[in-house]
Amino acid sequence: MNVTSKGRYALRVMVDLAQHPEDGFVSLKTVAERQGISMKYLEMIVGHLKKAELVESTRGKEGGYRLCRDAASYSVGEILHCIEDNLAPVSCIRDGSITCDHAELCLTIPMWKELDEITNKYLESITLADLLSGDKWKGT
Amino acid sequence: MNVTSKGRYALRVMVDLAQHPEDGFVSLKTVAERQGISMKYLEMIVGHLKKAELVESTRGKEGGYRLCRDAASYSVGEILHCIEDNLAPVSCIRDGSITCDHAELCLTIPMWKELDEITNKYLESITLADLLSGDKWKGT
DNA sequence: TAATATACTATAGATTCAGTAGGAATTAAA
DNA sequence: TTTAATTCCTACTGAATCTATAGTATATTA
Repeated sequence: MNVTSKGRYALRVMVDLAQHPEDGFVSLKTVAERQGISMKYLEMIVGHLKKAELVESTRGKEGGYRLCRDAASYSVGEILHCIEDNLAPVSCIRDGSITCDHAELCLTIPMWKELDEITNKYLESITLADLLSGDKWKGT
Repeated sequence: MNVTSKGRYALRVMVDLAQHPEDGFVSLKTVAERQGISMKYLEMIVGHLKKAELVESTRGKEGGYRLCRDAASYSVGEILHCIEDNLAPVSCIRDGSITCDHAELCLTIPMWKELDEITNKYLESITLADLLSGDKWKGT
């Protein structure tokens, strides 16, 4: 897996929105300033989050974005999956399936597959609410 | 972590050498043909393995490469680390250290750090001998 | 109607990836 | 001693991906 800036920013946008649940629709300009990220770049990223129905939006003045659900209901994996092309550790695997021709002969594939499963399991186990509280990593 | 073709090929070379322990020094030409990988590309990869003292070589006719140690003593992590620039899931982390400016403020860093530790632990736990036998993944 | 947003498409520079090219140095066998 | 086979070393290159930026159209509210 290689999580690019798109994925990292997507996560930070979601965290930012989760941190301000009382503000209703929050404009990208606000998020971009708070997070120190280019607003134009965020537009593209949030477009994917919207398409996957992780956020909802209104246009025009006083418009912006907000979460659709409770923070605890979003997993990190869910967020990353809608913005990253491939989360597997190697290009031989995509969305849990093996995309390699000589996979039967390759002695390394089962190891990559298990690694992919371990990382996905971890990312599914962490929620947006976990990131907000930080409790899982207290004292580390 | 993004394991590139360099890392995947390095692993396959090591597996190939481990599969032919009785052949003494094996030429890259032989490995390249067996594995279906460009020999010129392998030269560069094996250069790193040699520098890290994972393999030893002799030059000239009848020359080639062979493992320095028993297959069970090499971890997958060890092999990948000497060929891949960064094995962390995000560029904010490198070799277990955080390289990001606003890490104290960033709510996602502890999660990335833990993910990095989980994947490294897994890769350290798998040996070349495990890949050869395939026993760890029997019946999956 | 003016101001403020989102929504959409195209483009571009920088970096990394994946591999190639060419030749120098070394060694064993003929 | 010559020849063939091999490692070793450096430089280069085309393609892909990453990381945005630019410009414009559309929608909404005050």
